[in-house]
Formats: sequence, C-alpha cells, structure tokens
Amino acid sequence: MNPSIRDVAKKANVSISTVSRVFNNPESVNQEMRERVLKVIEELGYAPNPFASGLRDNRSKVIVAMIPDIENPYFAEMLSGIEEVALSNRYTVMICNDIQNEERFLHYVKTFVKMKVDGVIFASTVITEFYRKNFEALRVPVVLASTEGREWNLPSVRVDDYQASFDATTFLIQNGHEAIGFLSGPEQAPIAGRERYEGFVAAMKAHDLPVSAQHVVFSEEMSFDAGFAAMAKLYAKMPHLTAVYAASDAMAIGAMQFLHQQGLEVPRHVSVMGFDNLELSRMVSPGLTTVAQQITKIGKTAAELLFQAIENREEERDEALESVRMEHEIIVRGSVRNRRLLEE
Amino acid sequence: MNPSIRDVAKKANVSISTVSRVFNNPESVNQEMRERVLKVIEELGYAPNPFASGLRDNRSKVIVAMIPDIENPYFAEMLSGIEEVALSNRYTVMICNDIQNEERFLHYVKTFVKMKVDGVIFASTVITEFYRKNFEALRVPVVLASTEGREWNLPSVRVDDYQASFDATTFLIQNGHEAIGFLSGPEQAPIAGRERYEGFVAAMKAHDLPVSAQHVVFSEEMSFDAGFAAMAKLYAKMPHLTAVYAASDAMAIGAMQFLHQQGLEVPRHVSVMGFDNLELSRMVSPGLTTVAQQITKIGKTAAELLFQAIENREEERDEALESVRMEHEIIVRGSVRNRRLLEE
DNA sequence: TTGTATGCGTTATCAG
DNA sequence: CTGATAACGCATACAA
Repeated sequence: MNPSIRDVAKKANVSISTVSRVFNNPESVNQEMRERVLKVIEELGYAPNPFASGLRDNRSKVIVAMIPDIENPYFAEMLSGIEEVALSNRYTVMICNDIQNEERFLHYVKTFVKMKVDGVIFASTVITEFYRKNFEALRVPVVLASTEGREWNLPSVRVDDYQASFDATTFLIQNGHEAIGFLSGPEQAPIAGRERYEGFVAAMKAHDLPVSAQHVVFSEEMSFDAGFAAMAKLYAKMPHLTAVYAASDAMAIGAMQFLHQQGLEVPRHVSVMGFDNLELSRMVSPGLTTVAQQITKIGKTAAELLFQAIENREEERDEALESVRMEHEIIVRGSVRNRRLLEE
Repeated sequence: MNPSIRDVAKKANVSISTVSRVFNNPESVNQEMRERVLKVIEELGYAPNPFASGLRDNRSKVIVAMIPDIENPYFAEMLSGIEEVALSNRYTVMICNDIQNEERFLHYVKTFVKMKVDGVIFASTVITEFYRKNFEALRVPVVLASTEGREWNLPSVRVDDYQASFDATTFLIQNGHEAIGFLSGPEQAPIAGRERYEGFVAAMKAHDLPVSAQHVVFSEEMSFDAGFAAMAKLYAKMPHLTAVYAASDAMAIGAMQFLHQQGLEVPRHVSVMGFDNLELSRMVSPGLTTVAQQITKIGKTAAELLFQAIENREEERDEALESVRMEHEIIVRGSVRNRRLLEE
C-alpha cells in the first residue's frame, strides 16, 4: 500500500493538516517544520492520492485532445505539442480519437464527464450543433485547434488559411504557371474548404488569370484516395493544366500518383503543390512543395491557451481568451517547375 | 452538481447500498426494486463518481498503451485496435508516448502509479532492466505487443518475424533475384533486428545463395532517413544488386529515394521490398511490395489478453497468460520485378 | 433481500 | 502558525 498523508504526519510528528499545507501552500508553514515534513515525504515516497483529491475538489488534472484521426500524422504531430505543454503543467492528456463518429464521440464524452476532465482541445473538425451541445455538457473550457468557432465565441489557434492559400497559388503563378487547377476540400468546411478555396480564387484574380468552376474539384475527404479521384476529374476538365494545387498533402500525393499512372512526370509535365508539410511530403519523389503549418506549435499554443482558461476559471475570473493566428511558410521541394526558366 | 448515489436512493425510496448493488451486483436485488432504482437512475442521469470508486477500491478503469512514437502510423494503427477493445470493456486508454525517452517515461510512470492504472500494453521496444523495474513499480499486468519478454515471463502478441523475413526473402528469390541486399534494424534489437536478419540469412542459405556481411547494412534507426543512408552504404558494397529487402517500410522508402536519386528505376533496375505494410507503402510510386502485419489485430489481441490478466488478478487467480503469434502476409505491389519473366 | 455504518485520503474550515 | 474535524461519494461488512 502506498503511504498516506497520515503516515507522513505520524512519522514527522505533525498533524495531517500540516502535511497537506506543505504540499498546497508551503509558505504558510514554519520553515523548520516544513523541512522536517519534506524529509519524511521524501523518505516515504509519499504522493497525494489523486482519487482523494479529485473526490474532494472535483478536478482530475486531465485534459482531453479531441481529434479526427490519430493515424493521420498531422494530428499525431499536434498531439506532441499538446502533450509537451501538459506535461510541464503536471497534467495528463487523454486522447479522444475518431471524433467524426458520433456514437463513439458520445461514449467518450460520457466518460469524460464522469472523469471530470479539466479542459478540451478540439481539432480540425467543423463545429456543429452536436459538438457544441457536448462541450456544454462537459462544462469545461474548450480551445479549438485548426478550426473555427467564432460563432460560439470559442478561442482558436490556427493559421490564416485564406492567406496561406493565396500565397501558395501566388507561388505557382510566380513560377510561370497560368493553367492552375485546385483540388479543394469539402465546400461546406469553413477552413480547409472555403477559406483555402477563396484564397486560391483571389490569387488567380489578383493576377488576372481566368478562374472558374472548371478549375476546381471539391472532395468530401482530403485523403490520398480522394486526391487521386479528384485529380482524375480535374484532368478530364483541364487536360492542358500545368500545375495543380491541393488543399492537403495527402491529396497532392494522391494526385501525383494519378499523374504518374497517366505517364505524366512531376514536375516536368505537371507541377504539384500541397498543403500541410507532412513528414510524408519529403518522402515522395520528387519532394512535395507545400505550405507548412507549424503543427507542433499549434498544439503547444492551444494547450497554453487552455491552461490559461482553466486557471481563469479556478480563480473565478471570466476573461474571454483571444484567438491566435500562427505563421505559415512555403516549403520548396522538387514538385514545382519554374516555367520562366529554360523552357524545355 | 451531478446527482450522487444518495440522490438516487432518496428519490427511489431505498438505501444507498441498494443503489450500489443495482450497479455492481444487479442479481442480488429484488426485481421490482431494481426496476424502480434503474428508472430513477435514468431520470437523474446518475453515474457513479469514479473518484469515489477509485478511492474506495484502488482501481481506475484505465489502461495505458506505452509506445515509442505516436507519429509513426504503425503505432497509431495499433492504438486503434487497443482502443476498440478497451472501449467495449468500459475502460479508458491513456497513451504514454516516446517511451524511449527515459526521463519522460519515468515521469509518466509516476503519474500512472498515482492514478492506479489497471494494466499496461507495452509496444515494440526492447525490454531492458530499466523498463522491467518500472513495470514492477506499477504492480499491474503487462502485455507486450510486437516485442518479446520471454526472459521475464511476460506475455506477448507478435508475428513470427523470423518466418516473415524468411518468406519475404524467398519471395524475392522466387522472382529470380540472387544478388539481394538487406537493410537491417539494430543488430541488438531481438525482433526487428536479429530475428529478421536471421530469417533473411536462412532464406538465402536455403536457396544456396551466397550471403555475407557484404549483403547487409545494420542501422540504429529504422526510419526513412536511416533507410536512405543505409541504402547508400549497401550500394557502395553491392553495386550489382538486383533487389533490396528492408526491415521496415520507412527504410524501404528511404532506399527507394536514394535509388531514384542515383537515376536507378524501381523496379526496372532494382527491386525493393519492405516490412510492415504501412498506409504509406501504397502511396509511393511504384507501390511497395511488403510484409503485412495485422497491426490493428495485434492491438486488439494484446488488449484482450490484458483484460484477461486483469480479471484473473481481480479474482485472485494466478494463471500465466499464453503469448500469441499473429499471421503475416506478403502484399504484392509494383516494387518487385519478376526477373524470370521477359528479361528486358 | 435490504439497510446501517464505516473507511478510503484529501483539503478546507474553524478554533486554538 | 498549527491541529482537530467534517465532507467529498462510494462499496462493503455486518446486522436485521
């Protein structure tokens, strides 16, 4: 059996309240006594029993990361960032995977309510009434990562997808491309869908290039397979295209696969640009030129924001948190050809 | 505030012990009463407070999955399997990532001891005295996944890496390859290192093919970059090779990248074979021929074994668990050329 | 079969 | 500054 606060108290010849204070409010204890207690704590390897603390003050020192797909490296990376910050705050991170699956999500939320988790980071998924309702049931602070919740006043951490998409498209244009196709995410998704789409369109227009429904294929998914299929459709509409920009790396790589199967070389015949800068994007040949998000840092920042909110709530302050915009960056690899240089 | 067992008791006009029994031992309670209580439970949305239960009987209903790298799709997949089984047993899974990092690992173990987690699944990492000591400190059942602990009598779930490697090599040989190089994992690692290496050597010998130190490069890591570097070394030793077999898909893809940069085409000039069947391996061009482990199923099986052990322990039985061997399978994609067919 | 009473380990309140 | 004690919610030994 682990030593309890009573064991410590007995051995140090003090009351249990003193031991408790040494833990929770050390300055309020006379130095000599404090040292004596600390020594015994050390000797016995005492640590407060979290069940007892939890029972007392209804806090678990656990936060939850809610993500769509742990097998997707994007979220794995984000988790690393979250974990790092949580660890240094002496919190534990629980993962709620596959949040698109409502039944599963509900089951988890129930567990979390019971566990009295102290906060939630919710990633990359469009906030519907369903999710909002469940956030409410949890009655804890929520921070969004790579998604948007202005409508409900939820703080978020994400890049400016519109601007990033604008920059990516501009990069292609600056490399001499004019017939550029876009493989978009779902039309309804505000971030990975609409914002990136609008950034693309705006950049084309800003450079007086034609852009129409012909230039775009929307997909429900943003996966490798979806990219492959979307590229097939796009190619049918735009056989003359010289560049494709995809709203995710996975899609871009799917598109590359399709082009490859058509006997088209990247970047000789068609240039390809992605979005995300997954680990994966440097493993393909040629390396994928893409827009980098600082994913780990998004995770870290979201966690920091969350702890701020948790603290605010503990001190019964009621400051709303600011949302944060992260930087983005274009990573140049080999998949985009500069048509302004030596035309072959 | 959430309803407590007392609220239910009052509203149903029974004692709290009856309510408790309805939860923990329903048959021991008179049907009529049970129904009355259940109805109130429903109405109030009552659920036992896990802190209180935990405090009482020192169990958390949490298991831990200890893995080296959550960003590696292999473990992400395994986690899915573990989670599924845990969920259906009304357990929660906590993830302990980056277990190679001893400091971090220790921090986690401390947390887990305090949390009184009920069991551990430990994946893919060589069991050193350090880990074993910490398992002991946790004093809960441990099941190994994709690693080996016969020495300490720990049950494990994994494929027969020796046989799988033998089969992979044989596949290359049957496709007419003779000058085959092997990119191995760490020489010290019993599974991904030694067993796969020995399987390779045995297959070569079984087919009367020459095999020596010249045919093999060992790497500390089994990553993309390690594969790239190892391939460079191997190619320097064996410029005439017609096939490479790598101990992991990531290495195989790194090797493909190197070959590509040398102007060598896969599989025209060199055939490549991997191990793991990551999602990734079908995204590269050509698709990687590889050895598939049923990773999700390994996770599931490990979790099932663990719950069996937890149950045994609760009932104070002391049956040792059997280890389990999983099937493997060769997945044929485009990266291996059959030299027995039309020689170009 | 049901109810009563106790203790799990902690923290906070209050009295000294 | 320190100590005694109540309360958190539950499960069980024991009594009825």
